[in-house]
Amino acid sequence: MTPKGPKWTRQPDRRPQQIIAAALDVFALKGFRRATMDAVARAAGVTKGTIYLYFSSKEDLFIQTLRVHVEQVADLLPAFQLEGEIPADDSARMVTRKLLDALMTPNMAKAMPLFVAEVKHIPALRKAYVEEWLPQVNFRLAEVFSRGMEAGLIKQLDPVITARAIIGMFSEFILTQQVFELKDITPMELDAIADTIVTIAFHGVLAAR
Amino acid sequence: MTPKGPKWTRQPDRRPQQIIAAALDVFALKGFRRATMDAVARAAGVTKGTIYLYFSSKEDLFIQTLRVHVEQVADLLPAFQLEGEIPADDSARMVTRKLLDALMTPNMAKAMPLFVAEVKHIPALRKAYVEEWLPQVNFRLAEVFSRGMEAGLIKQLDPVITARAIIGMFSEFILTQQVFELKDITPMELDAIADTIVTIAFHGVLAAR
Amino acid sequence: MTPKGPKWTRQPDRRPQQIIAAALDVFALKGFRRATMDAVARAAGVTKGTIYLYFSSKEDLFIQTLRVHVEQVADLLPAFQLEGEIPADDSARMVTRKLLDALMTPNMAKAMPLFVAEVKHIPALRKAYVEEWLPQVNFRLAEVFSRGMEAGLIKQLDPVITARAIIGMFSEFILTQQVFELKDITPMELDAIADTIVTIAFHGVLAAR
Amino acid sequence: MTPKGPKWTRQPDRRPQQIIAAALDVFALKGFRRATMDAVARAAGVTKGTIYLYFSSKEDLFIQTLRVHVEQVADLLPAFQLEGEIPADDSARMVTRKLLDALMTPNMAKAMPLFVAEVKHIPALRKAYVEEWLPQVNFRLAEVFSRGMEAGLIKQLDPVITARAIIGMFSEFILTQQVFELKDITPMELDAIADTIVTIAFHGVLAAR
DNA sequence: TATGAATGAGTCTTCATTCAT
DNA sequence: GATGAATGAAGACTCATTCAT
Repeated sequence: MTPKGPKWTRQPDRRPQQIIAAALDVFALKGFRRATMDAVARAAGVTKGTIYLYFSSKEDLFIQTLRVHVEQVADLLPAFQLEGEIPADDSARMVTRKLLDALMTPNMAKAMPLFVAEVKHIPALRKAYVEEWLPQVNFRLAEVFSRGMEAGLIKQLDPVITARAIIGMFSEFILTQQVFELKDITPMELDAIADTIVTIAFHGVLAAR
Repeated sequence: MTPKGPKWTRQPDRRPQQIIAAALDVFALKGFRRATMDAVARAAGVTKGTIYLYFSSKEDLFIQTLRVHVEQVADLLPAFQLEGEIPADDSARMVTRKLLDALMTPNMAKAMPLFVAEVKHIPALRKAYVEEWLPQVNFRLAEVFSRGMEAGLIKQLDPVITARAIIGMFSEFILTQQVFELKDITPMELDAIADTIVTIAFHGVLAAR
Repeated sequence: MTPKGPKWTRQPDRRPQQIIAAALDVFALKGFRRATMDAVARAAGVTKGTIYLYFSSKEDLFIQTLRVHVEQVADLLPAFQLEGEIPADDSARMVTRKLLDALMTPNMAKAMPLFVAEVKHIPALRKAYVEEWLPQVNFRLAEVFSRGMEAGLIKQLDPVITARAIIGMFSEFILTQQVFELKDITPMELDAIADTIVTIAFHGVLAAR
Repeated sequence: MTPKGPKWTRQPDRRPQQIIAAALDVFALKGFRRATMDAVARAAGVTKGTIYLYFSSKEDLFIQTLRVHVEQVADLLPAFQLEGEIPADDSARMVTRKLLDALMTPNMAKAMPLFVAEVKHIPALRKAYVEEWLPQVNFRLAEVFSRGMEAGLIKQLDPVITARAIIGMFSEFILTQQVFELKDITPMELDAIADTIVTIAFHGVLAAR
């Protein structure tokens, strides 16, 4: 009954994105090694051979898949004006909340454990981490703290270590709530998480004397 | 002292530990899926068939391997007297430093990414996390904070979220320094890490007014 | 002279030769099965689809490729006047030398092992050998010997076997020097080969009594 | 009804020969690239995996298969006392006839075209040819001629070229009669071939004046 | 006529698991 | 209990061929 259309259509421009989107889902669901190219192809609505027109190997597809989605997050960061002054509590809360919105997404929950799982086994991933991720996130935040220390606004600490400790608080919530799927077991409001992170980061847990 | 010893000796009691120790190394080096039973057998000094006398499958071996090593960490915690009072800065620094010593070990660096990588794909791992790790570590620390809040020593925050944020700082350093092998790229003294974590956790990054 | 020329031009007449010339190179370099239609297309400066406009399949292309180049050799033979009398030693040496020039060429070195390799698997090749090569070369040469025997110039032997034995001497040098690429390991002057072949063929290796 | 025996039996000693024998048949029937490991396994009565217990790859299996069968022939040569004097016609005929018996066998007909077809593409084959085959056959025979020349029994010619020309006569009959399957089209008695080869090799085709 | 994106069957190779010894 | 030969089910990747453009 379907009017006879072509069996397939050429879409050389869309194919890569289409395949990468499907790949993230399949890789996230199964993990890199468990995922099959057949499953990715099926999810992308193409055949296995088509994937190899655009990616040279399963590993290449994996790396590019993570790159695209990690870069989507990296592209967000400038919007948070990390270059500016240390903000006041209230505005820091808002920024943190927006950051959590951006980070605690399904795609991030998919990409992050894949990254952790494979970074030791796929050299290109570690290279990307060291050469791109680390400077863009950790070092950039450390720079903010550095300037704050010079201005006397921030305690004298190692800025890179400090930045990483702060990042650690974010990472933990992504990992546990999203990846380990604790959302149902320890439900948490994003507002409460943001509030806690900012309070600790700025003032620590100790009650004011 | 017999000139011709047997090729192998029966060691039914020691075999499981022997295999598990080898398994951690091989799994850590290769990841769960990449690791082969042959490689584990070779590392354990037995043959493939022998493993199946003690473990019903590769997954079973993996779960038991992680269980043993994760429990080794969990067993450490009581020694840190988390049940007690909120310690003063100096003694907190010492405890934190000792905790880092215990956590930033090769075995932890081996077990942690394996856990993160496979928790989504091996239900028994998530079960172990939710039923053992979460109560023993996150909830226990939350309990400490809870008591501190009641005593007016700690700010009024969600104790579970607070505990997890603090844990996040530890995790991040294990992941990055050990797993991502940043030790050479961003070398950090454990003392400096401990100092930073305690300072932030207790007082935050803001300079005293 | 138009500034924007078309990407391709219609050349239906030249295409087959163009493709066949490229095909010989690629098939020779890789062998029939290892050679890909993509590689042939690239070498011919067209695309894969175009080949199928002129050849119905890879096997068809292969058969036609060998046919053309084998015929090029067959076409040479009449020039050597095999129909004539048994020549004297000196003129036989010259003819043999010219024959070697014609046979120990790159194209012959390309076609011959392809033929040997695939004759068992591609019926059309064996058919071509039996129906064309054998009559044109082996039987024709046998005929020369036959006449020589009748004239009492040649020893009484089976003419077909005799012809094939002589052909075998030529083949061996093509195979070893060209195909097995022994040119550097056992370098041989074509003159010396011609001399040896003629001497053996006419007089044998035994020293005159 | 069959009394329940084991599904399979261990035969680690016989397996390699068993597989190699099957491999020669399958490779000869199909050619290296067309032959599948599945077909070899089936022919050997084992499963694919078993082949890989004994051979590291298809290419390795191929090389070892040719090596074994080629060596079977090489091992025959010493029996022909090539080291001795140049024999008289009659005894040369007998030796040649025996050599043809040894060379024009099914296994030789299987191995030879495989060798010719793949020597360009599998470096190990060319290495074996240059380092083993060439010295054992061509150079050894050249040595016989060399001594004959010194003794004045053989014409002054290049001994290596001479040896190769003689070998060429043998090869041609193996290739054409066996590989191209001309046995039915140009049937030849082995005695007649031996007679012709010896006559030409010793005395040439020209009738005695 | 020419293109080259897309197909999909085919193959080598790996490896967890079984089982004869 | 221990071995390791053998199994057999996958799975990554290739490539001749087709067909939408």
